[in-house]
Amino acid sequence: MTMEMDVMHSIQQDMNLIDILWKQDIDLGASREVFDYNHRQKEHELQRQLEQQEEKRLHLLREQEKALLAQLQLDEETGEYVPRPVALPPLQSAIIPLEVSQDVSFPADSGDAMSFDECLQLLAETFPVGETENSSVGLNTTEVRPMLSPELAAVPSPTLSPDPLSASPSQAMCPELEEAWMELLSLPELQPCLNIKMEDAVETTAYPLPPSPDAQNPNCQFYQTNSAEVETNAINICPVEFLNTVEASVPSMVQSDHLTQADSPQFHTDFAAESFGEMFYSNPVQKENTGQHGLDGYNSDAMSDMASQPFTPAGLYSLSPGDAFDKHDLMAELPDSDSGISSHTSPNASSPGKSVYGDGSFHHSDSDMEEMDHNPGSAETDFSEMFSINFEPDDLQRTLSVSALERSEEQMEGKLEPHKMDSVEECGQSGAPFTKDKKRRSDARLSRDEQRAKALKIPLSVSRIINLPVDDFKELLSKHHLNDAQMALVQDIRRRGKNKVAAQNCRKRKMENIVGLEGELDSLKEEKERLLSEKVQKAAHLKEMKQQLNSLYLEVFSKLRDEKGNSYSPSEYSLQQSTNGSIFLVPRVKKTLAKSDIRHMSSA
DNA sequence: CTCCGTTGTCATCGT
DNA sequence: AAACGATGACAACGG
Repeated sequence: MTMEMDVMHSIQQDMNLIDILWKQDIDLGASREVFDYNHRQKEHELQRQLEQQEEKRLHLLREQEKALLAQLQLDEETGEYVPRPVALPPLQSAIIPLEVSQDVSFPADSGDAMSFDECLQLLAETFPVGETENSSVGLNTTEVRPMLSPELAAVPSPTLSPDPLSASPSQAMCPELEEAWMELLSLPELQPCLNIKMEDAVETTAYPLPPSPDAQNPNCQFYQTNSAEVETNAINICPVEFLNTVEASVPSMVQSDHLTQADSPQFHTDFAAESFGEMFYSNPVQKENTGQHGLDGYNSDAMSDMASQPFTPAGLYSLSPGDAFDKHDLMAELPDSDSGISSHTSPNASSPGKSVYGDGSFHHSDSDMEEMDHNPGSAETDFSEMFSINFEPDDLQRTLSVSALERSEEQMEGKLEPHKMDSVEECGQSGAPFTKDKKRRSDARLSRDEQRAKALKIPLSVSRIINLPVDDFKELLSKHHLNDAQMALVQDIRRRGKNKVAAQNCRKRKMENIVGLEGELDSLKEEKERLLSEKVQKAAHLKEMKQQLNSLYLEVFSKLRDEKGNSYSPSEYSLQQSTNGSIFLVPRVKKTLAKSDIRHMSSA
């Protein structure tokens, strides 16, 4: 028990680290310049909208979680949250149904955990078979999950109903919830919350619930991510009321944002079976029991690292023990695509990265993929280089740091590349011609650098050469003993890559300045027009005033009389006003002499 | 063919 | 001094 608590504490620490690294990735990704300014702005707005939606969903999730916890009680013996007895008189009717769609035999050598037969036995004792089929018998698949062997987990699962909504309610529940959870779990903002939940779950579910027939089903959609496991720990045993709320809230979410993944259950299941099935063996509880993978030396950190990594073939096979998989063959099977994301997209999954991590941000860069495409023979070395750092157990902190850098690098590229790819796809329809061009030339440039690097047998990926911080870059160089030519080329590649970004930023700023100056010019023109019209108006007004003054002046003159009663001529005299307000009649011709002739006039 | 926009690259300067 | 970013200038490329 103490051991388990220690192990769980390490899991907690790993999850905290993952959380921190996630945030770092997000920060780095957010600061990453996206080169197409206009598109970046649009994407930014879209992202803002998505974030708002996701915040709402997060809020909803928390409310539902509260509702769930309110209906659960802590089992003091097992540390599990279990449904309150009052809430579910018949247990069978209160637990979520998870249909078994495939029977899979379990290997007997699954470690010290309960064997599958034992699980079945216990299940049969707990739940009569007849009631477990179509009634809503709860199945905590996650508890059985660790007992699945990786071989079993790697078995491709049969295709589920492509349209969950058309299936029976009990069948539809699982894919819907699964998709909803995957969508929710894909939100980086949710990671802290989920990590917290994971900690709670780890702390409170030290002992698994009795296994169920659904344990036979490795396809269960809850069988996917750590976070999903956490959720299932809560959900699979939650009362119907809560499930109904979840179910009611799910379709809208699914339909709103997951239309493109309507046919993705296959991916999820495959993904679950192939990647996380193994990943769950890194669960230290199970690890101490099984220890059959040869991963024990590093999987606690590497796995937790990989847990936040994308599901990529590379990531998966980098975990495969003892080169059980031929990476080369595998890479050769990757579709030759000029977009990073589709290179690891299963045929049935439109966007696995998005479905799992929200934005499809995890994948290899163009350069990486191109590297593989162009030099399939070197893919293994590339991957060994790319992931070797993850598996150096001697320096966990550094490993995590560099792994984070790699991830952030990949994520930065991920934020960029899908954007590019989307641009290509959108522009193919909406007709912005330059993006394809840009993409192609970007590939060409990267290819040149890749080829140069290959020519000198530089064991580093161009993206890492360019994007790593200087300290990590130097450390990386120190790990690989490069000759002068290689070092010079690496420096050139780094300089070019950084300068390329700088040039793009510079041009972007220049365009922004131009746009700003154009706006300023427009406003100045408007101001000029306004002032001109105001000037005209004032001039007209002034003219009118002058006319009025002139007429008034003449009127005054016409009323002035001298001693003889004669009127003064305006051409010979003018009226002037002194500082004290007195008005004088001044002769126009002889002003110097006029002072003597000044005739005092009464003030007006 | 030229023209023009985009992009990568180099040289240089300032921080 | 080294690293880096900013920017002008140039060339290549493609529409």
